[in-house]
Amino acid sequence: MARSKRTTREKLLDAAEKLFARRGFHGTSLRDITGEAGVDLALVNYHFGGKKPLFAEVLERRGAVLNEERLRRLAEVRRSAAPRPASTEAVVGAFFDPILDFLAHAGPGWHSYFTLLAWVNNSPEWGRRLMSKTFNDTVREFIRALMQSLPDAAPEDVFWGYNFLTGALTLSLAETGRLDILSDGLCRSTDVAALKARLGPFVAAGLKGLAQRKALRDG
Amino acid sequence: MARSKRTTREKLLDAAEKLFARRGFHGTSLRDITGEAGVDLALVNYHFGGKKPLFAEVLERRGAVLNEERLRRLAEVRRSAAPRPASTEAVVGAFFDPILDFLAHAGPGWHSYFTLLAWVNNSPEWGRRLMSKTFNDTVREFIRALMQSLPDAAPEDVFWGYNFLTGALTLSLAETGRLDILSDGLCRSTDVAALKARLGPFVAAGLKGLAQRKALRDG
DNA sequence: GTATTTATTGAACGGTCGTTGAAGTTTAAT
DNA sequence: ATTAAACTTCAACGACCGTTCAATAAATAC
Repeated sequence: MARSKRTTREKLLDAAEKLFARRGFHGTSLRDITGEAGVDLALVNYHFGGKKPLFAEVLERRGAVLNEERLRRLAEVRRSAAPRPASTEAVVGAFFDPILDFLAHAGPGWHSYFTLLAWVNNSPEWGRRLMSKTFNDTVREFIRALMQSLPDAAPEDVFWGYNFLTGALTLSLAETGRLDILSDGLCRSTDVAALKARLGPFVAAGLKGLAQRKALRDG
Repeated sequence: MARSKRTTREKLLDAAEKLFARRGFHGTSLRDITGEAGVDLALVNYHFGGKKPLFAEVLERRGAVLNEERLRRLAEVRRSAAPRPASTEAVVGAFFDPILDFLAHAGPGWHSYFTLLAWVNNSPEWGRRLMSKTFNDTVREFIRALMQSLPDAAPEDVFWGYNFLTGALTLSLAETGRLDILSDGLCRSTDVAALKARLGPFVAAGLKGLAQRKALRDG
């Protein structure tokens, strides 16, 4: 029964991922989800124990995969830079590229997942705690790498810089379509290649600017 | 009766602003709002015609004030730099500082409002259209000023840069508390002064980095 | 093949949702 | 003071919410 069990669970997770990303937690009903998944309403509570645990499972399912890939790339850029610390550009690349590559080459599930991540990250609700639980260990490792790449920066500047970095990332992942409107169609929110070409340079330059601000202040 | 009418309307707008910011549109009921405001449930439909129109009014009420202050400061920095274009730092300052100053010195209503703005900006829901309607004219003016301050930058780079800029801002306004956790208390999400000291330099450096990338590519 | 666990179904529960309309109250105009 | 308009109250509507449970079906173990 392991096969059919997995299938129903996955149907529910996929449908929930898609709809939660589109309309948020409170805006999506279990009937929406089970309808989209084509399974009975009661199966959500049977397999997950409720709406919130389902949401948590959606968030964590791909989180482990993303963390693994990020840490793999971080180790890679560290190895090729050794014995010097990896450059700021390389570290932010290791942070962004897994997401952007999944977006460009993996299935639509990843797309919904990142939209959902953007939603949860900027919402003041309980779901944020799940995000911290899933991602903080990996994020701390990246912040450490950023500090090593910016020896002149104050730790506070790197923490704040990470905050700006993830803000720029999550708004881009949300694909609000405002970019399209403001640029009269010149740029497209969904253009992953354009995003990939610019997000890294912007953030790396911003971090270095913060570090320089500190160095200037110290004289 | 104009007096008492205004009072009830404002009570409702203030309560809605606070609760929408905290729990989002779908997570807040009209009974929550009218309870917080201390008025009868039916008054929402009497004064605003429904839940969505109430939400729209909350979003637009302070939007006009913010736009006015932003354009005022933009004109100011342009005037003091004339006949040269205003610097990138000055333009992003004119964009950020009204928010940060309102946050630091105006009432708690503004605080809720910006949290709500952060929520709406990153959500894929219908509310985003209201944001575009309220802010796009002002934003276009700022993008124009950014382009003038960065004559070497491609327009696409400035549009994408604005996207990153507003992402960094909105995540900071959301005050998710993740900064506090990641930094073990060294930094605080609610520290407006620390944010103000860093957001401008980060973004200005990022924009210049994007422009430089373009210049380098052109040789 | 029988027993046992695992999975699915369908109906229903109490509760809350946004909205409405009729009745009542307060304020403004004449 | 009387009429008209604006505002408030109260009760209720139908719809939808997440969750539960006894039943049935399917898959596995013995």
